[in-house]
Parts: sequence; structure tokens; C-alpha cells
Amino acid sequence: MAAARMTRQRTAVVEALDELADFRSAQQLHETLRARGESVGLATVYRALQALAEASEVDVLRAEDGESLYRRCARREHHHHLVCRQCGRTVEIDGPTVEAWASKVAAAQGFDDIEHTIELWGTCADCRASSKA
Amino acid sequence: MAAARMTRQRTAVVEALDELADFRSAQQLHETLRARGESVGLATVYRALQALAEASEVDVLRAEDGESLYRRCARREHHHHLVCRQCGRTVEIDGPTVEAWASKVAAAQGFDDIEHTIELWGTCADCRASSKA
DNA sequence: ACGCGTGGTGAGAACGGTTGTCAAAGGTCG
DNA sequence: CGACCTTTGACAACCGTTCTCACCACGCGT
Repeated sequence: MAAARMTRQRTAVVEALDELADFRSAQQLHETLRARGESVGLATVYRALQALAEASEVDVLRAEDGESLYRRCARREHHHHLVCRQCGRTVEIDGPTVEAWASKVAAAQGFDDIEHTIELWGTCADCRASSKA
Repeated sequence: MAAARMTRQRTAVVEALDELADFRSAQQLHETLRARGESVGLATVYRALQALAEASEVDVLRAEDGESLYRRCARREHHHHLVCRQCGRTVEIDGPTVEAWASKVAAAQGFDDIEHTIELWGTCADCRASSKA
């Protein structure tokens, strides 16, 4: 079994995630910690996030450019996200309709062990307002 | 306006995509072309795929490791994919229901310029049969 | 409290996919 | 044919992420 020592650094990462509601990249998180005076290495942030993701403590999703974004979500059950492309503001959503649709479609094609990726991206009201030239 | 000259290289990329039914990475495509004796630079393959994607001539999908995968799809209109995670067999699907759901949910949260990622992964009938020990 | 073993850390190097650079090659049009 | 202008291709640069490896410190057992 894993040891999972609670070090200063890991605590810092978890705390930062708790305070930030939105999806953030590992590098953003790293900068945030640095800015606070917490001395944490970038590699450590990556490792901490990896571990947290594996333990389902955080949700991971990929930005359009391939960067991984992390977020501590309110619920651990299966759900999806509506994310602002610009500020990362996130709303947790679920869609029983979609879940049903997904498994139905897949079954109709003879597929098994269905998994799905469903994420919504947009520009939130605030960002739209502030970028309106 | 773009020139979009049809060069030997672009033709080669398109032809290769036409023959291959499954999602392939830029690098795989590049190797395929090289193996055939077609002399095409890697950068050119990337550029061609980019252009094709922009023109909606090919669909792009991100693998779990972040690599971009390309495929020539039968229909140009917006659609999604049900992909076998073992053999890569792909079925094009659409879900008017889901599209409607997505925009409704997003709008309800005050988001704009909505885009969505919806992909289904599963095991196709053939793969299930052949892996049944 | 203290020490020890083991997992964690961090700076920087390595990596892998992708994109940029720029001189040379080759369509296109007059 | 010749000028013009896009495309090409080898290679370097990028960028996010992972690896390396010597040093550090958590926390268990005493």
C-alpha cells in the first residue's frame, strides 16, 4: 500500500486547490504557490496532482491546447463540466439524458464497457463583458 | 484568401487518410508516407492536417496522452465518434438530443460561444469476442 | 525525544509532440 | 520564359510533462 506522507508541499497543493474554485494548470498552481511564498518545486506540484487525480481527489481535464487542468470538485460522483475558456470558471453539471443516450447509442452499435468524455466550453458572462473592447 | 494549392505532398496526405479508416497520428501518417516511398517532411504533414482540419475535411481527436489523431470522416457536418479502444474501429454518431442539451445547459449558466467535446469509448463486438479467452 | 529508513523533494536535464524559421523548390499567371 | 509568391523540408525552438539523482524530512519504533 502506498505511504502517502502528508508533506508541507502536498498540503500546500491541496489547500491551494481548495481555495481556487476553477480548473487550473499545474503551472498556474505552481506560480500561485510561489507567489504566496510557499517554496514548492514544479515537479512536486505535478507529482502531487497526479497522485490526487489517481485517488479521485481531483478532476482532470484537457484544455484545447493539450494542457492538463485540475480542480477539486464538490462531488465525487460522475459528472461533467461547463468551463470558461478564458478564466476557467467552472460549473458542475450532470445530464442523465446524455448518460442514457450514450449507453443506448453504444449498445445499438454492439459496443460494450462504454465510457464517455463530455465537456462543455464557453465564455462566461464576466469574461464576455470585460473583453468587449 | 487562402491559395490552397494542391501539391504532391497534400495529395499524398489526403490519399493516405482516405485509405486508412481509423484515427491516426500525424507521425504515424508521416511514417506511412515514408514507407510508401513518398518523400514528405514531417512539418508538411502537420501543416496539411492542420489545414484539412480547419476546412473540416478531417476530424481531430485527442488521445489520452495528448497526441492528436486525425481521420477522414464520411460526413462533414458536426458529429461525434464511438471508438473501440482496442482496435480503433470508429462509428460516426450524432445526437441532436445532446446538442440541444448542451446549448441549453450552457445558456442557462450565462455562457456563450459554446463548444462541446463528446466522445464515446467502448469495446466493439469483434474485440469482445476475440478476447473472450 | 531521537534516529533511521524510506518516500518525497527540487533543480535541471531529458523527452515527445508540435510549431516556427528560412532558404530553396516549384506552381501560377502574365 | 520569368516574376511572383506559396509551399516545402531540415532543423531548431517551444512547451508541457516526466525523469534523474543527490539531498531532505516524515513519522514509526524505540
